[in-house]
Amino acid sequence: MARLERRTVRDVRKGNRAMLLRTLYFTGSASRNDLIRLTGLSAATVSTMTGDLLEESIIMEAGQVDSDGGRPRVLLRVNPTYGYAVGVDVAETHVRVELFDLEMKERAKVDYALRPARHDPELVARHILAGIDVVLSDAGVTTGQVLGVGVGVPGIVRRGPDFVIHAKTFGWDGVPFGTLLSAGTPLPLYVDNGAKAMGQAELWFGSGRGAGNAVIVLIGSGVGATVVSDGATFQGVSSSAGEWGHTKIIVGGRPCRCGGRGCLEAYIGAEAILERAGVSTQTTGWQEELARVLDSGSPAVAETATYLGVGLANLVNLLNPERIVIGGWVGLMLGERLLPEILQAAAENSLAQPYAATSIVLGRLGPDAVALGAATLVLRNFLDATPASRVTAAG
Amino acid sequence: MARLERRTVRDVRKGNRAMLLRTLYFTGSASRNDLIRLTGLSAATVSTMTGDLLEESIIMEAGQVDSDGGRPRVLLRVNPTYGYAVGVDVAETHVRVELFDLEMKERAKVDYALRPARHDPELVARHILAGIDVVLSDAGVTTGQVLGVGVGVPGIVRRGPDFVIHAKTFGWDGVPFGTLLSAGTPLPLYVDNGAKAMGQAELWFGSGRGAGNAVIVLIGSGVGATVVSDGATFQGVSSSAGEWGHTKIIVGGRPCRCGGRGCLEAYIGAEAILERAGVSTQTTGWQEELARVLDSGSPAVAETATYLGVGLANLVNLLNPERIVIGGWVGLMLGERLLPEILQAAAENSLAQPYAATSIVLGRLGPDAVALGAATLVLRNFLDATPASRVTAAG
DNA sequence: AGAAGATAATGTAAGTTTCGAAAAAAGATG
DNA sequence: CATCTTTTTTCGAAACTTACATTATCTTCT
Repeated sequence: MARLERRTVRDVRKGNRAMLLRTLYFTGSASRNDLIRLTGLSAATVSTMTGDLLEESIIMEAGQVDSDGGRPRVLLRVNPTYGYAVGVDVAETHVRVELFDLEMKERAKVDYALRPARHDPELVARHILAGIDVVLSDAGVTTGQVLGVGVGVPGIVRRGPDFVIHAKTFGWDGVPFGTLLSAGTPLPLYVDNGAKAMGQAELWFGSGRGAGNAVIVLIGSGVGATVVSDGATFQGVSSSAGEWGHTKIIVGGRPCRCGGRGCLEAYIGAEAILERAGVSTQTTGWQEELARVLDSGSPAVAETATYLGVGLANLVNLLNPERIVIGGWVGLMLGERLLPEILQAAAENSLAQPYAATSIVLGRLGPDAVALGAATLVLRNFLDATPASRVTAAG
Repeated sequence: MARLERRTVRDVRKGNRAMLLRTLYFTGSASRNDLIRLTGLSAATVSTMTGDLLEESIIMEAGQVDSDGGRPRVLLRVNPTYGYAVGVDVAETHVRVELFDLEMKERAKVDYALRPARHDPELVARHILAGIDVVLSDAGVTTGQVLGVGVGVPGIVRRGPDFVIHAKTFGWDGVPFGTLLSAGTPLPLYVDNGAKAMGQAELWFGSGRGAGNAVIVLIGSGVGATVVSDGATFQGVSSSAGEWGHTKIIVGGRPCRCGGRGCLEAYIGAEAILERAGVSTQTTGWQEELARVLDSGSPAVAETATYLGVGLANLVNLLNPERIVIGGWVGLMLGERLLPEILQAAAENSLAQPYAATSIVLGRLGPDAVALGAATLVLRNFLDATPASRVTAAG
């Protein structure tokens, strides 16, 4: 008993407009005629709708295409400078603020280092607010042109106006981060878990493109997953769906930092791999260390491939996705070196029918796409819920 | 990039009508005024819409309610004999055909025993077709009054006009069961996995009522799960989502009949429990045998609770559901005796935040609800897609 | 008993929105 | 320059919901 929502005749317009805009965005450029075909709308509707969008300069003309004996098609595209999106990556060691145009091209960027112990919410918020000012002035963009600010943070984010955050690694427990930020900026805010934001980016601009039924798996120090069904990400009742890393794959197995035992994360998370290979995790430079371990041929490496394969197999069986994308810096390192072994383990541990329906691929965006993912939250909102409210002239 | 569908102004009507009908169905009875409140539609819309539905006798008046000083409200309800639904349970030992009215009250029922080796698709189809005739004539219902036939089968069913079935236990591999049946009856067909159908029933009429975000877990000889997000069941790209039983909980653990090792089913499936308790599975009467084992205090019993708890915890972490319903004959037996232990194991193996958001309860419909679930498939279609096509008077 | 008041349900006119068909626009071709 | 072809816009019709006004039906007060 869900989706019980009254529909009025204006929702039709809103929905069709969003669909048209989305189609045009992901097609790149298309003529009105193409849009008729792509959207299924009538010529009249496409004409009036594109007319509106042109007038609002949300879209623009992009040249003509020569025709064979008729009126040439005028190509249309989304105006990449109609608006901008700010994407923020809040990580353990830094706060990064980036400005993107609508094509998700980076226009400006600024980094603030965080010292290990300094994760006060207020400090982070100050960095973000300062960063917004910096990237805007660097790129010569005014606040009015910014469609919103997306922020990716570690931890669980509860949706709502306050965006309450629980982030163990930061020592944040119930921080109303949205409230904190909105005190300093009038821009619309979108806060989500960084891994989920990145999953969104991979889904829209990376290896997940075109899949309506996908799982994006992020492996770094922690391990998470974004489950997408019919184009919508699975949120769960308290917005914490996707905690894949604490799936138990060996009851009573290795202790995990979550306090449990046998979690997937305790086998394939960055620290876990190093520890199992007998390398100290006290040093800095895990990245190089991990690369060395993976290339060393330690028995722990082959095991890691198996564990990851098992974890993926569990997803294949339960969710039967069209595609699984492996991302995160550890995920990418593992995938580059061990993809055949991982696939074999996944195949051996899943049912033949769903396995055959799933393609397991590596992420394409690299491990630094959190800010892009965060900006994608803004983009999503823009594409779904673009105003469509024309001001009615009075008198 | 999904749900790209053109909407026209008629879809508004269709959607609102479906919503109103659904609301009325699950409310039981309501006045037009109540419906205004419940649906959010305007008085006029509710008035015309109920007028249509009354004329088509899909709904009916159900008395008045005295008011305190005004025109009394006329109560409306769905007409339970507007149409009927046939539900079929195809199991290893029998084919059961039941007839339900729209209130899902059983009106007639017939059973056909299947001999262990006799699972030819043709035979099963003949039983079903014969059964439909029997229940219809027993209840005095004509074919024209039947809205459809829902069939629950073991195995994986691929959606589509043919309803191709892969059922290992039956030796069916790619049987186009829908084609087989539709050759013998003009009624609309809905075929799905029996466990999923039952999950649907539990969701609508059992312990899952009202939850938009739920997982229904079925434990019998096999183990499966129905994942529901926002009221829609998770199908997966090839309709085989929900194979929870072959989730690996102990890498390299007990061998499972699927050929893998360490599957959940190899620990909490009926045979698995008996085997681990040292009881032969060759005998008949597993049900009594299992009850005896569970009451015996064998160490295998406590372990079973733990394994089930771990399995549930994995679901809690990954999907963050509002509710988990435990069903299936083994699930119910376990739940009745060991629910506290199961809950404790689930709590210990899941993250605190999502666990707190989930309530884990026992199914309410008993283990024989597959036919009801199958009929629910018909009901769902009726509520979503009721005709709404008025014949336009000509000239 | 009759009038007044209150609540429920139904018409009516207005405002959106999409659609099909016809008209207009814009270049290619001979 | 006239004709053809293809794209795009315009126009009237049909379908819906909504707000407002009207009718229906029961209770209560005088």
